[in-house]
Amino acid sequence: MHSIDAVDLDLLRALAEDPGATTVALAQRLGISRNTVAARLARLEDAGAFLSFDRRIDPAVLGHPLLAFIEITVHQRDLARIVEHLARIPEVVQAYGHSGTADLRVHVVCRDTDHLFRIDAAILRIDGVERTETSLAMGELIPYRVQPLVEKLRRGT
Amino acid sequence: MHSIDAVDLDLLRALAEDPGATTVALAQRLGISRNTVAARLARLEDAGAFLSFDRRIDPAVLGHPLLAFIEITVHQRDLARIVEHLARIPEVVQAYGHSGTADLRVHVVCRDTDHLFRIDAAILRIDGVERTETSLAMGELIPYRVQPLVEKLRRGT
DNA sequence: CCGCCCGTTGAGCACTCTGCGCAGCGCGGC
DNA sequence: GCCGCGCTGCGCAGAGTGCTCAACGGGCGG
Repeated sequence: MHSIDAVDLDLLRALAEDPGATTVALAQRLGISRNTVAARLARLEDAGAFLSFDRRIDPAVLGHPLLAFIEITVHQRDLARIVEHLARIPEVVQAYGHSGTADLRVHVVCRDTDHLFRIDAAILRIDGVERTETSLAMGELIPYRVQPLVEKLRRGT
Repeated sequence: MHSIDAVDLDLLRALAEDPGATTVALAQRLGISRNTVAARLARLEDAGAFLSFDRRIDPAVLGHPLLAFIEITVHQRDLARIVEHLARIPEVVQAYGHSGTADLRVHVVCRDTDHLFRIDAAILRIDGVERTETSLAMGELIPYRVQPLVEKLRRGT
């Protein structure tokens, strides 16, 4: 098992700055050979370091600018079936199992509050769902980022 | 202002299937000219359709497999300063303003529960933070996805 | 201490892809 | 009917890719 080293971290950092960068560009930026860059990239790739491209697609551009978090309380034993039903709702972009009072936390994107209301209703219609608690995200105060973490690891390595 | 059309949606779909695909590959897959692909891609790009590359980096590979949601209640007027402080914690990967009882929802990645505990403590130390409520994500039941939404729009267009 | 293994390196090769400009064409708006 | 725009195919020079190769160096076990 190979673990992430300083070179990998530098690579991730460079990639974050310019996701479209070519192998050669990355190589000369980091001062290493392009063969090495390709090798590292491949290694990261099949270590599963890169998540789906979907994560980079902005739902706002798709006409769904609103994000809501819905906590769902369910009959525990029906969990699998319920998740299956949730997966059929296109506006459900993500779902987590959840410690605490609720059992499920669902991330939902929508056109407007009315749309959200209808999605919530759809979720409530799923058999086994007991109650939902919706909260609206009012602006992404810190946009998703991993770089500070990368920097920290980089310094620590 | 151009809005997203069927070609763009197909492009996003193809891209999701193979994020590394070349312009030519995408072109022949969609049966359009490579010039068009390049043009569309550029247009999507500066329409802001693509979010930061960070979103594709798996924190788990960075040694932070745990994800937690922390709801924070704050003195409203101190919000900006508090967010600034939160931004200095590398493990804070994202933060939303929040409707409902809490004012802030923070997404945090960590090595283990002990690590989480220390991060929570750090947040509580920030001046103006009144209380926090942490819940742990127990598995990503539906991994982040936009494709179903893309498909839906595609059919509707 | 020696030899082996592994990752890195630079070089070289054929091939593909890119970025660009260009002219033609179909379609909707005026 | 005319204009403008976006799509298209073409072609070019230049850059990048995937691959292989031999050489080098550090780390490790024998």
